[in-house]
Amino acid sequence: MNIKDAAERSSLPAKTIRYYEEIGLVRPLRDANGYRAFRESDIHKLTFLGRSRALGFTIEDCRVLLSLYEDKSRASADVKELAARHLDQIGEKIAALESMRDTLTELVDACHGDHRPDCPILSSLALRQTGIVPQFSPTATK
Amino acid sequence: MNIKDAAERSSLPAKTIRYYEEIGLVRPLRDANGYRAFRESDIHKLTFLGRSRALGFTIEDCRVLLSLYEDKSRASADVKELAARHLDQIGEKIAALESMRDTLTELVDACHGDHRPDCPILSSLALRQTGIVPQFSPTATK
DNA sequence: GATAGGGCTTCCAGTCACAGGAAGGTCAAG
DNA sequence: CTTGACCTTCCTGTGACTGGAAGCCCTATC
Repeated sequence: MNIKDAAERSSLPAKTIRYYEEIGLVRPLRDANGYRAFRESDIHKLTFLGRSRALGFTIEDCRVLLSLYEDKSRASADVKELAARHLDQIGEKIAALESMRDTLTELVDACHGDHRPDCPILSSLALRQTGIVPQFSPTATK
Repeated sequence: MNIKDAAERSSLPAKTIRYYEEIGLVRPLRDANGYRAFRESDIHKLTFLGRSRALGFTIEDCRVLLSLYEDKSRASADVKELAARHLDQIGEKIAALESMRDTLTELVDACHGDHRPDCPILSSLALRQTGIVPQFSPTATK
């Protein structure tokens, strides 16, 4: 199977597949003409990779996941630990984005958004203090 | 003021400040010896940039925000629109991450995580179908 | 005057996970 | 024999920096 079909079967761009070969994630055979020849097992691996990437695992995580997948004597605890760590990082990213969203939402809501130049968004960005002035207590409990 | 003090005052790494100059976001003066000489207005800009970046605006957004900030005849609507677009993108990122988190949480919870090789996380990544097998109805309502 | 240190400069490379594009070889159909 | 769809490799660019090398500047100390 040539790369185009492999791309279709695995739902990955051909460019990505070549890249994955370059960094040693897959090792397709080669035809006499130099074309890559993908086996079912290659397609399987590529699909696995695509799904891992879709869950946000880094390439290096994917490399480990793949080796765990192929190691029939793995301990599921190792997989779980890797996934749990990744889950933590996702949580941190979400928290950071939510914090941005909350601040930005306040600012956008406070901006009248008309032809006048006065703008709380810009004022806040230009402020010497951090963020928005607390509504009631500057020593709010955590 | 030299770059180290500018870095402290703006809470930005010196490297970042040099980078911002390179891409034309700030234009500090130069002393006779070639050292950058930061004015108060430069510090002000850098702080503005740091705060904008902390809210997740891209560098190009920051460039626009800065020019709006300096344009005393701007319309607040322009600022609001930029911020609202950014807010949308943050929302999309959060949604994507939450989707990952939900799937991963299910998988991690389903994995017993012991010495045995059997692992629902790997099984799911290796599956031909997408995601997790629905618990009760394969035609669940959206 | 020599030296040590800390700070400053520029320039180059690396990050992450690809995407775009150029130049050129291969293959099946007409 | 040509066309067009494939395929190949190689090089560059992305975003927003970070790290490091090589070398100049300035002040203080011996």
